[in-house]
Amino acid sequence: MLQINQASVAARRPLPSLAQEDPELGGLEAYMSTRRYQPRERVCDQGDRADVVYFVKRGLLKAYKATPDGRRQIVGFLHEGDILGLACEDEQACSAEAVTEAVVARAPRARLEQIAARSAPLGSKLLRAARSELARAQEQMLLLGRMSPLERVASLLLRFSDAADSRGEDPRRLALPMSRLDIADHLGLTIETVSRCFTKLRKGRIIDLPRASDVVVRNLDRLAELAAGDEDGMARAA
Amino acid sequence: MLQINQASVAARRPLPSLAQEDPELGGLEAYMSTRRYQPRERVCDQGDRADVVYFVKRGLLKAYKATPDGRRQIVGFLHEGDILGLACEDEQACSAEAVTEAVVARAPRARLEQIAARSAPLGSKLLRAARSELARAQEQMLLLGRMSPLERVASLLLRFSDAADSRGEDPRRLALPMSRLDIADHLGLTIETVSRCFTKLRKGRIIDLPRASDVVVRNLDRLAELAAGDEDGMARAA
DNA sequence: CGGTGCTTTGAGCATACTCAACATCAGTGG
DNA sequence: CCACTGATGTTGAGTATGCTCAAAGCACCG
Repeated sequence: MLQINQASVAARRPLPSLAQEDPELGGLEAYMSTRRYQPRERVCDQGDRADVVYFVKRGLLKAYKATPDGRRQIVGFLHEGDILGLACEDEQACSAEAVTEAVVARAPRARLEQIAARSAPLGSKLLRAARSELARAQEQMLLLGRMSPLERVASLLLRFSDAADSRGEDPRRLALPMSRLDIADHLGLTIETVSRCFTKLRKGRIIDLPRASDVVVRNLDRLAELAAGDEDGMARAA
Repeated sequence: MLQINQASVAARRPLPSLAQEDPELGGLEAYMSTRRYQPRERVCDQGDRADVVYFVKRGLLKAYKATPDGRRQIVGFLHEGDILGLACEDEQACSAEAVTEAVVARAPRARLEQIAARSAPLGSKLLRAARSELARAQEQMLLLGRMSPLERVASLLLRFSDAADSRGEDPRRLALPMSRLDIADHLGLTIETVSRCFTKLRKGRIIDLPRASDVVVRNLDRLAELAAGDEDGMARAA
C-alpha cells in the first residue's frame, strides 16, 4: 500500500517537457540514437572526448566527478528531460551512470552545434537547459559550503518533493532510488551522517521511512523550515 | 618592487576576449550601457527582476547567494570577459558586487534573447559562457563537498595562477584583491581556517606572503600536488 | 602618531568523521 | 517456503578536524 513504484507512476505520467518540445530540436532527431541503460551502467566517463550530448528520456542518472584517490562528488541527479554533457568544451567534465533503468538519447555534438547555429529554438533550448543547470549548481554550492547536515538532507527531500509535484505526483511520497552513499556523495557528507539525519527527521515526526528508499513526508512545512535553516524546527516538531 | 598593481597590469594587457569577440554580439552594442562600479558597490541583488545581463569589461566582481540568517556563499569571482546573470530565468539567482573598481556593460535581456534568436554567433557565445561557468561550478562542488581546507586554498591559488597565466601575466605573482572573508565564503570555510592555511603554505615554503593580498608562489608544482589531494606534499615541502 | 579594520594566532570545544557492531533487506538455493 | 548470504543501512563510541571566542599583530588612513 505504501510502496512507491516509480515505473508505474512514470507510465501514467503525461509526456515529459523534452518530448513536448521536440519540434525545437530542429531536425536533430534524424541524427539521434536512443539506448537503454541498466542500473549502475556507465553512460559516459570523465575525460572522454565530449562528442555527444545526452538527453534523458526516462529514469534517473547521476553525474559525478571523482578524484584520483577515490573521493567522489555527485554534481547532480538527472531526471527526464534533463540534458547531460553541457558543461564540457572538449572533454566530458563528469562521469555519469544510471541509477534506475534509464532511456537516454544521444546526439552528436557537431551536429548539435551545427543545427543550433541555424535553428534558434534549439539554441535557446540548450541555453535554457544550461541556465537552469547552472542555477541548480549554485544552489548546491550554497548547500555544500554553508549548510548543516540536517539542512542538506531536508533540502534534498524538498527538491525531490518539488520535482514530484511538478510532475503531477504526490509531493509527500518520495522514491529515493539512489543509495545512501550516492546521497552522501551528493551532499558532501558520510553515509552515517546521512542516515542519522533521516533518523532525526523520522523521530521528529517530519517523515516516515517505510523502507530506506521510500520517504513519506508527514510535515512538509516543517521540512521546508529545516531546509531554510530553521534548526529549531526540530525541537518544535518533537 | 614586489607590489602587484592590478590596474596598471590591466592597462598593459591585450584586449580581453570579450572585446575581441564583440562582432559576435550581432548589433547588441546599440542597446548596451556601460557603468563603473566602486569596490563593495552592489551590481545586482538576488531576487531582482532579471531583465539585464552583465558583461564584465574590467575589474573583479563576486557573485554570491545569501541566506536569511546571514550565511553567504560566493559562487564565483568574475573576471574580465565573464558574463553575469546567466543562471536565472526570471529572478536573479545571485547578488553581485564589485571587489575592485570594475567596468560592467549591461544588456537588456529581452534584446539579448531577441538577437540571440536571430544571430547564431551571439547564441553560441552565450551558450559557451554558460557552459564554462557550469564546468567551473561543478569543480567548485567537488571542492566544497570533498576537499580539505588546505586543498581548497591551494586550488584557489592555482586557479588564480592559471588565470594570470592565460592573461599573459606571471603565474607566480598573484593579486588577491578580495578579503579573507570573501575567500572563506567562497571556499566554505571560516576566515581563521583560511588564514591558517595560508600560514601553513608559507611555513612550508610553498608561497610567500609579502602582504595579505599578495601571494608569490615559490613552488607551483607542490601547490598543484596539494590542490590535487596530495596532502603529504606538505611534509616533503617542509 | 593613534585609531580602525583586517588578519593572524591561540585555546577550547562542538560537530561530523572513523571505526566497529548490529540490523535489515534482497536475492539464491536448498 | 525458509534459511543462508552478501549488500546496504542504522546505531553507537571515540576522535580529529574545523569552528568559536578571544587577544594580539599589522597595515592603511587620517
